[in-house]
Amino acid sequence: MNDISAKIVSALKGVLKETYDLDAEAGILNIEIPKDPKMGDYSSTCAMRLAKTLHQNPKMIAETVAEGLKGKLPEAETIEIAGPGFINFRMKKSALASVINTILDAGDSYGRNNTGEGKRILVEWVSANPTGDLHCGHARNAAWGDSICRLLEASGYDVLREYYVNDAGNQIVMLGESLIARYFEYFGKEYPLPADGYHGQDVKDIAIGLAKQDGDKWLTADSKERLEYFMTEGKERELQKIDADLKLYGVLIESWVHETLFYENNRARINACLDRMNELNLTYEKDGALWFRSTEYGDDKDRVLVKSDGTLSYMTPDIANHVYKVERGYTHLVDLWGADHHSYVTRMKAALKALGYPEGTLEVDLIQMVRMVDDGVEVKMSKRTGNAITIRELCEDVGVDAARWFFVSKDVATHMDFDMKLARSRSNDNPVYYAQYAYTRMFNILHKEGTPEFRREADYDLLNEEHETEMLKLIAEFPKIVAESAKNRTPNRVCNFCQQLSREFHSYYNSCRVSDPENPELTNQRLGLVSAVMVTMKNALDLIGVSAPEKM
RNA sequence: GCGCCCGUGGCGCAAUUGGAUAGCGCAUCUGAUUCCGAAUCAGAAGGUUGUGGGUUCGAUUCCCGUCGGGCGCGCCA
Repeated sequence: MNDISAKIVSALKGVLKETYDLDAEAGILNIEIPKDPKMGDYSSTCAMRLAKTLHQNPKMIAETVAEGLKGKLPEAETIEIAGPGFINFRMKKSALASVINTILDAGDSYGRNNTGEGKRILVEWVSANPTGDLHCGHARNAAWGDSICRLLEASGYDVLREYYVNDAGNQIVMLGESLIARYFEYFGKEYPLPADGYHGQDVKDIAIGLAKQDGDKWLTADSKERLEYFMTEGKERELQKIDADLKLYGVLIESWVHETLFYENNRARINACLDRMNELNLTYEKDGALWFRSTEYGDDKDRVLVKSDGTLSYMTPDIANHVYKVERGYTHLVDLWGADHHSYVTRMKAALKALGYPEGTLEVDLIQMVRMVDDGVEVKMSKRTGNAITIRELCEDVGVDAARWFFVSKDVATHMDFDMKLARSRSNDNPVYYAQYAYTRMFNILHKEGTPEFRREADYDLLNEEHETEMLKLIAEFPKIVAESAKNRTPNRVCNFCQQLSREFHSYYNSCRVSDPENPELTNQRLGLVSAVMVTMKNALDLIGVSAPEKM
C-alpha cells in the first residue's frame, strides 16, 4: 500500500462508516490500478463487493459513496462511476508525483515494508545430498528460495536461511567407498568401486586431492578408520564446493544443519521425538518395525519410522529436524522440495500435526522439473564431465544474471524448459537485458556530461506526460508488490514488475527527451522521476539476485 | 487403478489473487536514429483461456465431471 492508495482507503473507510455504519475489512477496500488508464489512476470495487451485505444495487452504492467522498479526498481530481459499479479516481499530478521524494529519501530501502514484522520464518531449501556438485535441477530451487528469502527479509520477517545436510544415510558410505576406490586407483592398486557408488569426475578429483595431501598411508590403514576418514573428508569437501557454487550464484545460506546432529548422544533428539510420538499413541509395532499412524492425519498409508533391522527410515531424523526448527523459535517453516517428493509433503505435515503443532506451521513449495534445452535439443549431460550440468557450468555459460532471471521468472509449479541458447544470447531476444538496459539508460541520462545536477523539489507539477503518470503509479506500487510477493512466495511477480517498468521507461525514453537545455525546470523534474525509477529498478532487480549494471 | 501438479494466440510466459475490451516477448508484416546508447520504440495481424457443466452482478482465477501432459504411489534417500 502506498501513500496515495492509503489515503483513498481511509477516505472510503470514513464514508462507509458514516453512511452505512459499516466497518469494512481490508479486502473490500482493496485499491486497484485499472488495466486501461482511461478508466482512471486508481479504482475501488467496494461497491460491488458490498452489494450483497447492503442488499443494494452496486451502482447505487457507488454513487452514494462517490457523493460522500466529495471534499474528503483533496488529492483526487475526479471521481467517477463506471461499469457495474467501479469507483474510479483520477488523481492530481502533484499527488502522484509526491512518491518521487519518498523514494529518493528511502533509497536502497525503498520497497521495504513491515507486513512480516514479528513473524519468525525458517526457509529450508536446496538441501542436496553432499555427494556431488549442484546441478541445474538444484539451480531452480536455489534461485527461487533465495529470492523468497530476500522478499521476506524486505517485508520485515525474521528469516533464517537453512540447508539440511543429509550426511547420515547410506549415500555417505557410498561416497566414502567410491573415494577409497579412486584413491587406490591413483596408486595403481585394486579396490572395488561400488556399483551404486559415485562414478563422476568430481569424486575422482577429491580422491586425487586426498592422495596428494596424505600420500599412500591409507592403503594399509585400518579399514574402519579409513572409511570413517574418507566419509568425513568427502562430505566436507563436497559441502565446501556446494557452498562456493551457491555463493557464486548469489545464494546465501546462514545455517547448515547436519542430519548427524540428530544422531548425536545415542540419537538423543530422534529418541525424544519417538518418545513423544509413543506417548501420544501415534505409533505401533508390526513385522518387527515401528510405524507411525499417519493415515489418521490424512496420509494414504502408515509409514515406517524404525525399520526391522533397527535403522531409521529417511523420515525419522527429518521429523526431528523439523521439531528442531520449531524449538528454535520459528513458528513458520517453509521447505522447497522437488516435485517428485510431493507424497512426502502429506507425511511430514501429518507428523507435525500429530505432534501438536498448529496447522499451517509447515508450508512446502514443490519445484517442478527443469529440462535444459540448447538450440531445440535437450541436454542431459555436460560434455565436459559426463555428469549433469552443474550450477557452476551454468553460471559460466549463460551468466548468473540470466540464469537467475530465467529460473525466477517462471512459476515453479509449471514444468520448464531452460533455453540455454536464449539465456546465453546477448541480444534483444533475451528478456534479462531488456530490464538491465533500461537501467543503464537511466544511469546514462543522469551521468551524461552536461546534464545538470538534480535539485530536489517540493512539487513535481510539470510531469504531465502519460508515460510519466504511468511510471509514477507503477513505482508507487512497488512496496505492495514486495509485500504480496513475500506473502505468497511468488518472486516471479517481481520479474513481471521489472519488465513492466522497463517497458514503460523505454517507451518514455523514445517519446520524450529528459534532458532539455531549453527547459531547465522540466528537465529537473524529469531527472527526479528518472532517479526514482532507477532506485526502484535497482531494488527490484536485487530482490531476484540480478545485477543493475551502469554500463553494458 | 489411486493421489498431486500443469493446460492461455504458432512458440515461451502474464493477468493487480473473483473485476471492466485477456496482456507481453519471440517469430511474421509495416514503419522510426542530424537529437540523452537501436540491447530501443511506434503500428498491424494473431484467442470460444483443453473441454462440458455449476456457483454470482462478474470466472483464466473457485467447485464438479472429462480429455491431454508430467510426477509419485518402498522397511530407498
